[in-house]
Amino acid sequence: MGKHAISARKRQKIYAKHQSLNMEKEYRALEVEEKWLKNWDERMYYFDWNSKKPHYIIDTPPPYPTGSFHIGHALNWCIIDFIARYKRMNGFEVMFPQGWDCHGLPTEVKVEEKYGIKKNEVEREKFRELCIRFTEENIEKMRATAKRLGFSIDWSKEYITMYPEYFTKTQISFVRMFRNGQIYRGYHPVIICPRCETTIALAEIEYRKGKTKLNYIKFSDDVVIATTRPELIPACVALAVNPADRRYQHLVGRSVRVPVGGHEVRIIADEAVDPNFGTGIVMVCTFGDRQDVRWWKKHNLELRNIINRNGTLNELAGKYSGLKLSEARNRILEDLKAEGRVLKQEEVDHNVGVCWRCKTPVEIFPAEQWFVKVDKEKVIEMAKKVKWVPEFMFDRLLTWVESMEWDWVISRQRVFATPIPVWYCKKCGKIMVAEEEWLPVDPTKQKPLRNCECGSSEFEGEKDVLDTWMDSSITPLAIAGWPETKEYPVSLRPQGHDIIRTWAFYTILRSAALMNEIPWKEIVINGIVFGEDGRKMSKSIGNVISPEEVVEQYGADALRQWAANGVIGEDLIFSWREVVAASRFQQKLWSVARFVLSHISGYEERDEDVRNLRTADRWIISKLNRLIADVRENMDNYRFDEALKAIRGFVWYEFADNYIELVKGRLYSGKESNSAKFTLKYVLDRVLRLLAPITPFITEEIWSRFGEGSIHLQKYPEVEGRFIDEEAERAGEEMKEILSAIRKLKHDKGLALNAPLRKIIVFTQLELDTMDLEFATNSKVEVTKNLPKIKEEVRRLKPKFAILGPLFKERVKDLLRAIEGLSDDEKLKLAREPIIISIGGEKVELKPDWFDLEIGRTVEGVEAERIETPNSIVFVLC
RNA sequence: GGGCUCGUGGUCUAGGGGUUAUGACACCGCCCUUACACGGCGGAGAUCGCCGGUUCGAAUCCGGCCGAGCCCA
Repeated sequence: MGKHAISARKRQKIYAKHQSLNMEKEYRALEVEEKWLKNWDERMYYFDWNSKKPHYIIDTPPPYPTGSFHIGHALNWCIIDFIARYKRMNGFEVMFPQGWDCHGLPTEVKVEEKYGIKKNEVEREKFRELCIRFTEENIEKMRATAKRLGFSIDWSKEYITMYPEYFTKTQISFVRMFRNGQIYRGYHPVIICPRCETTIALAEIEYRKGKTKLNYIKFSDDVVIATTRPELIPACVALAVNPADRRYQHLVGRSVRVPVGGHEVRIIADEAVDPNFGTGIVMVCTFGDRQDVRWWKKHNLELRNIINRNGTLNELAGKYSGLKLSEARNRILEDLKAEGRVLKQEEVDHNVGVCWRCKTPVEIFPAEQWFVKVDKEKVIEMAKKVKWVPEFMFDRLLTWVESMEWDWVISRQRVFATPIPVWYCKKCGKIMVAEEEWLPVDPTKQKPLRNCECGSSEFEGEKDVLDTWMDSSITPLAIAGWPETKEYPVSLRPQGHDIIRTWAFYTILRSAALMNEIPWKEIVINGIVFGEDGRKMSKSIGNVISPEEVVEQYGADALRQWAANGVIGEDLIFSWREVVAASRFQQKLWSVARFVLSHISGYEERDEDVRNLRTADRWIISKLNRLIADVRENMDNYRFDEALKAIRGFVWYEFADNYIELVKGRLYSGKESNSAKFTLKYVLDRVLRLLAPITPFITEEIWSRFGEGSIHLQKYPEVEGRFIDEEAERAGEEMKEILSAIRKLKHDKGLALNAPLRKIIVFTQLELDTMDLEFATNSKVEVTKNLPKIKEEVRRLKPKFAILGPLFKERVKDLLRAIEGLSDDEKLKLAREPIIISIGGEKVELKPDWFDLEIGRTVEGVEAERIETPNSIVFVLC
């Protein structure tokens, strides 16, 4: 190192000083944000189990790693980050983990596309590896976006569900729930997607509106049914009519031959049959829809399953065996037509359930599956103990749980998922569930560590895997360290309302089953984000906005302010103009800081400054303390919109527009300037800390120029009661009103705002600060508790002939003469109230609004304007 | 068809028994006044979806209707 070189530290110091003295005029959000992203030590957000501070643990949603962290995520994470930062500044040890919910069909499909393979064409292990690699790349991309947005995530607590550390927990949860009898294997109709060839849960079905043909089919001369699914006639196990339907009462109990199947079925009565649909006779088959399943159970009907998992028909369908459902539909209709059994076909609207992933219509298929028992009462009881924000979101869960008919199917015929830790004995067929110590395990690759009770060591490993929700429904447990739980329930679950019936529901269910406890004390639900056109964002509509494109133009703080703008629980429309307004506020804040810092450089706080505070100082500090109370209340209630609005309003319209204008005189002149400097510093300090959770970058940047350490390690401002001063508030408010009235007057008179006026006399009982008012108005100001002597005269009294004419007709001339003869005092009286005069001996009442009146005032012998403000009368001598 | 939510200036939005009904953007004047023209000052703009009811008083509560959205069948 040469002798002219200076140390990096010293250079930084010089640079820092230079910066604080020379803040650029324009706030460059992008540069500042990039800088802090580089300089921040993310360890300041690490959660420490051993910390003595009260813990605040957030069960954050693990996104599905699609590769893009979209704007909906951004909204959700902004809200989480506001809460996390706010809690941290309030003395909590906050855990803000980041998880990734990796398993599932979408990735399998993507990987198949990417490599041009089918999952069954390669070894399971190989395919799984491709999925893992693909997922890791996607996670990396999403992490980058999350970091860019400035979230205070504790990356040391990241969890990835596809890794053994996590899915071991999923498997343990399976084993425990099995041992408790909360998981069972059973033969039951489940929903399958014939294309994906897997079971899917009710929550994975989407509904599509469409048209289909309702076919009237004659079973016998007096029995005609109507069905939209003629291909399922071979699966018919009964016919049903409504018991109240007079037309068919005689049929109940009879049997009838099914046309294409040839078998006989009974005719039953059930209230659920709609007599007005079709013929009023409905075919019950196993299974066309969920109503069929209900009837099948209720009436104990036979099972005739005619389809295979891949959507083709089996031997039970006789000559239609091997055909796809759609082919079978045509063939069966042809055959029925040939027999003259199709009496009528009409077009009807219907909703068809489709696979949420590939949009193939789903089918119902009875099979051996794994189920989680749904204890509805227990879930509801637990959910009631959780605090829901907003409250009405609880109703959504309640109605969903109450309407549930089936247990939760958790087995999936897929590859990329947590293996079900189970084997079947090849000899006796008994189920062998893994011991906890054996986990993690993949039963397709490993054998159980002991023999079957029957002595056999030959096993068939379970090929089915677990529903992804089995992974993600234990996130609060996983972050709490389960099975060695450190603390439970956790503090908060923040999530969107679109997944109340899935993620929230499953989590409560599993927490009840595994811990007999609620998962979190509180759940905060955010809305979903719509495009600028008010419609859901979708690639096909083309209204998608990515967080990246917003950040590239306006920075993360601006996007975060947009997110803060939403009311919690309500859907939010993305809006560029909100983002622009947010970035303007940042510029304003920057300018304010620039002003404040330039005036307080070198200023050292002293006790006497507080004692010497003047009216305007005490006013703004009192208002600020009220703001702090208000913001705290809103932050506590997750009303970030109200909090931010209040801060912005204060900074812009109270502090900048009025307070700063009022004290410029003191600052420029140096007279009484320390009280103003104390106040500027006090206010800026509090404002920055109030804003820090919402806009972490700009607040850190300004803080770094006058505070110690990171702003994110500071305390959230607290109300200082000693500074709440109603008297000063009234007086300060009045000064603001007077200032504003003077501005308006100058504006109306076409004067420049800094034009001097001869004198301003303020008649008020309040203690106003003449010094500040004089500078701000650039005029001599006198404040008096006694009404000044005013001379008033009516300068103009112009009759409105449009009114007087019709009233007085030919006597108008006499009237005018009488008016001219009025004394000055009489004219003044007329300006305020009706007066009575006499015209030709007749008494006439004159009303003020019959005239255009102009009153001139002179105070101290000079022309004066009179302005009323809320608590004063202001006379302006021009 | 069911549950929930929403309908407030041109646009978006806060409020949820008594307010001159909030704010933002857009708009119209005037102003480059030494923090800020991404600014300042001033202005115009809303019978709070429609119809009933409760009340001294309703944008706010209740009922009905119309419209929109989300979730579900």
